[in-house]
Amino acid sequence: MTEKQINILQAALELFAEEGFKSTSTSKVAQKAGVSEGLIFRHFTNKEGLLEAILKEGEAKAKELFGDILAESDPKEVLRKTIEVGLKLKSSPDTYRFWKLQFKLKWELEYYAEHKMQDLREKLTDAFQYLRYKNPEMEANLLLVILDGMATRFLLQQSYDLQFMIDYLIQKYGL
Amino acid sequence: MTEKQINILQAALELFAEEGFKSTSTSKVAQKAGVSEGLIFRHFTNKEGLLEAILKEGEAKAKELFGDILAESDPKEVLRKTIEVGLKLKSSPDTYRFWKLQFKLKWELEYYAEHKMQDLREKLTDAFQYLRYKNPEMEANLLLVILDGMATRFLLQQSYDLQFMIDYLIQKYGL
DNA sequence: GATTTATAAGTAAGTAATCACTTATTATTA
DNA sequence: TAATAATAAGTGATTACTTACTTATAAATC
Repeated sequence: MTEKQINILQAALELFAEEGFKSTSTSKVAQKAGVSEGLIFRHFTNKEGLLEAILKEGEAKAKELFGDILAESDPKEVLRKTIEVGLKLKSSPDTYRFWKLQFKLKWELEYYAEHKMQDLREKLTDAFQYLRYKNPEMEANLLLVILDGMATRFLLQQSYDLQFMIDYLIQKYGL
Repeated sequence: MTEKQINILQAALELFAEEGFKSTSTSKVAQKAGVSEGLIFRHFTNKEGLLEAILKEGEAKAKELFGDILAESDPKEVLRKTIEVGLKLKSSPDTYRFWKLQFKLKWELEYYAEHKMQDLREKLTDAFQYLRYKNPEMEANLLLVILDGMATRFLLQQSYDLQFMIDYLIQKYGL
């Protein structure tokens, strides 16, 4: 990948995450990246191709985020790591941008990628089962709903005290 | 309000909720409403004015949604009604559209209207306090996070079994 | 190792279509 | 008949994308 290609991806990530995909023009991306507009189409075919390239690059981030949880064997640790997963949004500006983009796209393109959460859902169900919860499936679903709500809150309002809520949940779940 | 004015508002609500505010053109609204494009600007000044008119009309819906909870005195009923509030999204197609638009705007325009939830947050805090929860404020915040997550899920995936989760929560909270 | 050949990277200046919005004019109603 | 409602036909700006072309890098040939 050339330097200008990287510049385009970086500029597009920043703009898409801030202004939204549809609302960001290719000319603006080119301007921010310091390249001609045509180059975007040379490398990524069209605007959608540019988005896909960003999402593909970011999948490594997503797997890094959840891989650690799925590899964990101790059920209590599974729950603790899941609850704490939101903290990783803070790990780098680009990670934050990537997840902000993901959440924005969820609404902008209206898709709910249920299958992507399926592995985690099953892992959580197993953990709750092991810990003798009466309804492990529903507890797993509930925890995922809580995570989604917390992430939404934090991504839209950076001043939100994520750590505070996480600590409370860890205590509440007895971890 | 003339009939054509109503038609414009209705068409705009449907399109904004489905396609998003920025992504919906005024010409498309006019076409769907069966009026000339210029009429939109005569009645609502600009595209933003049209959005504001929709949101203003919808505020009655919002107050209807929460007013019943705020008027409740029994703390257990406060919690039960809060948890069940999501069911009202199903009450009419326009109510559903209005809330879908609200959630979309939250991401499209990036605002988190914390103050609008303040009354409910306090009501919930009082309810949890009365029920001797150790940390009523955090329990209120957690429940709001859960509500947001559930609403998100349902609005993006209409097949989601909202009733099932609501029943589970009511049982979990002992209501 | 110099020279030609081929490919990839990059740009400037277009394209038609669409955007939010305006103006001039006509129809409707009080 | 005066005001309001409504339309048709515009406006310049911006959209995603294309075209025609140049420059840089690498491969192949002499």
